Amino acid sequence: MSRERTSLRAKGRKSERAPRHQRLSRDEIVGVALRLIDRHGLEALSLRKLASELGVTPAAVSWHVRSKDELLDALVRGALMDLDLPPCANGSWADRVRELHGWFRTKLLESRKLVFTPAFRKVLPYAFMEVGIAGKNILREAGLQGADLVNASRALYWHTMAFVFQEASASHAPPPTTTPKLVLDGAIDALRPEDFSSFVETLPQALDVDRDALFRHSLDCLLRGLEKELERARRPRRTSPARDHS
Amino acid sequence: MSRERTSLRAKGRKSERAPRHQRLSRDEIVGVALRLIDRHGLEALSLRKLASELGVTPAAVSWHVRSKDELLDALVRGALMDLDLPPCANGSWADRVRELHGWFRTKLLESRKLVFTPAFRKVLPYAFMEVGIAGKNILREAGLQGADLVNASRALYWHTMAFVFQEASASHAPPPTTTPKLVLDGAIDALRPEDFSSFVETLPQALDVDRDALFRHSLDCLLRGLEKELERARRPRRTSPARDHS
DNA sequence: ACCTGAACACCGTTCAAGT
DNA sequence: ACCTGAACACCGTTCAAGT
Repeated sequence: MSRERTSLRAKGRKSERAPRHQRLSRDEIVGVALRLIDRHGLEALSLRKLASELGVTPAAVSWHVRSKDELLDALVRGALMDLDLPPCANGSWADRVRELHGWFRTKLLESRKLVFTPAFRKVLPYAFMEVGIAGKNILREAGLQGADLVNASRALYWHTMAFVFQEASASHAPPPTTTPKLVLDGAIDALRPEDFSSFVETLPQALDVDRDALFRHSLDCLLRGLEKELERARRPRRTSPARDHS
Repeated sequence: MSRERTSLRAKGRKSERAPRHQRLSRDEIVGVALRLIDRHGLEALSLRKLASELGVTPAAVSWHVRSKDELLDALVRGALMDLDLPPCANGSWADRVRELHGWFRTKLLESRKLVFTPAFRKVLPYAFMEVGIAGKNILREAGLQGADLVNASRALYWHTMAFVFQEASASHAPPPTTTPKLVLDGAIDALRPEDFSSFVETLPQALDVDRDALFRHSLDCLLRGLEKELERARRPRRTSPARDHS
């Protein structure tokens, strides 16, 4: 989209490519691609720019990676696979879940630029199975089993995963000044008058959310809910009212 | 990516464009674009294909929409704006939240093909403010206020929003047969042996999740957690240990 | 085996020229 | 005001030819 029409490359030089010292390698391609994405964003990455950055012909990188899709796959796989889980062996089950998923979230956020890539979606179900399993183990030790266990661990996993998607989305969103005024106007028009005060109260916060705190709070909510479920699970047949001892 | 090299268009005909009956309009462009996306997916949409489907020159559609970005903006805005909230005025506060967010989720899922679009991320913060406000009102009536209210309503909003992102991601994921065997092998290698049984137990379910049920369950967890918070909020100064009645 | 040069089909966007 | 024809700069991919 929105292509610049400046061609600031024809600057008198005739040799465009930087001279190469070594043979081209797949690893070098992946590394430079990551650097370019980090600098100019994912959508600015093209095989041709990548090739010229590598000092090489487009066909040369096509020889090493079969297609652009395959390149993206390699990038994502390099970022997501072969991660070591934190030990998280001490503390209450809730603390262990908190530690596990806090780690999980930061790992995902490290490759936030790749999140909306088809390659990311493809690798995801397998890349973090370990996290799902570790969470399940914690919940099982806490006392859940059967369908409750499956549901709870799935809810946890989805919560973090989904949260990161949302975060990656929000961090790509443009600041309110660049966003078309029309959109905001439409939203305001749609508001019922009695909601307007609530709206202006919300707006400044909406644009500047402490996402770390929000994540912790939201996860805590979920954990409190699970705790209730656990209480039920631990006392299967007793119908006496629940009671907390400090 | 992965461009087909067949050119099945040069079929002997010389006139490629269908004859036009009317003047071109912005609405017609948007409509046909939506149809094309629905049929062939978002990434297959190009202004040139769109133009030829409209029976018109690429420059013609460029005259009506300034750029491809603007076209996507229009698509998203058409899908997300001007939605009527459900009344959800009866039942407990939890039920009302459930109804509101169930509606919210289905609305979002209706445009799941646009979810990973920059345009979607741009419009989102404003498009569904009403939902955020409605949820906040429900929670306020339930008894929350101040920072607790802000946190709780935000956690709810993010939960649904994020869930849909996750769903849209999962529904784009390819079936396990097309996914490269390498990925799965890597995942299996990374597993510790004691996790393997847990893994094979999880795998079939992971590929076929009842997302509706999962959403309900996950939302219920969150609501149970909020309920605990509410109980605390309703009995502000008492420091006696918490006690559940029934 | 690895890379170049050149080509192909496609893309978004612009712009003078027609009506 | 609305649209065409033609061009421009860019893209991913292929392929014969070189080394």
